[in-house]
Amino acid sequence: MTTLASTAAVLRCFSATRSSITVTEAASLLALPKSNTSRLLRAMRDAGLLETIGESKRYRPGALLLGLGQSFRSASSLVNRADAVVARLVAAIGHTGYVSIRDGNAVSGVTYHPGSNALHVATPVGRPLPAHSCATGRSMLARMTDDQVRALFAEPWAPVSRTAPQDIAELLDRLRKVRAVGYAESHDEANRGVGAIACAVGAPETGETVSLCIAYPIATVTAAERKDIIRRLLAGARDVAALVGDAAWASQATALAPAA
Amino acid sequence: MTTLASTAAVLRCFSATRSSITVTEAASLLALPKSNTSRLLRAMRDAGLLETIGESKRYRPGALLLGLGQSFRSASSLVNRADAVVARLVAAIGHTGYVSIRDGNAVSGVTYHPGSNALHVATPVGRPLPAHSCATGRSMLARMTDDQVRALFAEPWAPVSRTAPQDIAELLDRLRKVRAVGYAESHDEANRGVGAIACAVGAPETGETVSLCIAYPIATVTAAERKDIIRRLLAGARDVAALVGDAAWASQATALAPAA
DNA sequence: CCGAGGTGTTCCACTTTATGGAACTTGAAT
DNA sequence: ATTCAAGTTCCATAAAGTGGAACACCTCGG
Repeated sequence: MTTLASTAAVLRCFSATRSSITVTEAASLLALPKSNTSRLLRAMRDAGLLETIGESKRYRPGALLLGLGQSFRSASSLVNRADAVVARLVAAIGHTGYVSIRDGNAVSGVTYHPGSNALHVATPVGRPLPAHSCATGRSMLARMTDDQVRALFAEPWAPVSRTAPQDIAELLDRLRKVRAVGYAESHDEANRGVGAIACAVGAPETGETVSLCIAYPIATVTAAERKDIIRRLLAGARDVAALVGDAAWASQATALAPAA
Repeated sequence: MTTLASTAAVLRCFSATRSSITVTEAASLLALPKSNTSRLLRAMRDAGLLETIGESKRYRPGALLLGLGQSFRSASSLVNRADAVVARLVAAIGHTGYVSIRDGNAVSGVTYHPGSNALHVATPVGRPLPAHSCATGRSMLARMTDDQVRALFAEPWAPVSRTAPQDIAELLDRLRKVRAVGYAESHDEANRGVGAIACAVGAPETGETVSLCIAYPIATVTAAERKDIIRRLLAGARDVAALVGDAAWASQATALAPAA
């Protein structure tokens, strides 16, 4: 285990449910001796990757890492524009929205806008979600070829719920539908009780792809409201696509325009 | 230079104006041989810290880091972050510091750090001051539009001192200067005999705005010391802004130094 | 007041990894 | 085809990281 691999492993320990970590916790999670873990965490803190909370005992991600996401956001016009659109949609709709990116077969959020409704999806995708079982993931997978998706999910997976894709065949089938309608939808899958609509947009110049997503509590959203979310999200995604020059949306612009 | 230090140094290369990096750029910025830099970036990519853009040439931060930044930005509040910075400044400078919030046309302190100098400002926390006649107030007012400020101060006020703004026109004029230099300053206004420097930072996601302030006895502070306070306060405000994603400060380069 | 059980740190011989100069490959422009 | 810069690989040397065990430091409860 190189220092770099251990460092990344430590960072992967953090999640929405674990915002700080101790030497013993990390040693247990990484299956490393306490001595190494102690030195590793201290070295990471000295390097600015982590910071200690009180005097010294618990570690959490440091300013360097927290600032990185922010500076990337303002440097990437795609994320920036997508975020602006999501912010506008959230203000209009009241449900939670976020912008996500894919890393291998997982997706994680990069910006987040809590909804204004009393009941809204609170915890964003702080922890990476499996790309096959969330709307954001499938919206981005739909931009790849079937062969690429097969390569990404060579191993079978345990279904996360009854409504989630059970195997690669069902996933590919659902991706075909995503390509046809322009958006991906999840219903009570990786996030239980949560429904989500997502559209993916790519910037040809930088090779980035992001997903714009609106997530809502299934119980409170009517069919009409769902249609409205889809309409607004498609329009927003088209706006972003036009700004960054995403050919996929330009060619489908008219076909995707819903009648109502 | 340990691997960890090099890793952190690479991450520090990324900023609002540099969202991706090449081997040669990194080698030049870090003053490392190309051979090491080549291996380092590749190792960081293999660990998931970076990702390559096309086939292989430019590197950018990976989803692991961007996701971490996002899910922890809101984990610690704006006030806590600002308070930590003020505490650090107070320890370094010796003068009193506090974090304030605005409520309508008044501001009040929410945290307070007494200076270590024998003669220091001891303003009670919680006592509201008129926003037009203190540095904290004007630093936050400067983030609003002139129309919003006019609406807030529709009624004329009795000047609190000869150096304080006498009317709305003078206030707006001084707010313009605050916007230009990035900090607000008061001199013998609502608090007699006291000078203060303040910077305001806002969290876009929650809409909060706070002001970081250093207050000192006018009689004991030299011009050089005042300049030093301004320099440190601006740097501290920039750090907080980078953490919470305040776009107003993003245009200026951020020095996220490791814990020294 | 003392000891048990937990966490975290330090020590040290040993092993793996990183280092950097030079040679080599690649790619694109001329 | 030639050139130049970017990027990678090679290899002996130097510098890290490694892990077991001993040690330090807590907090409880007897």
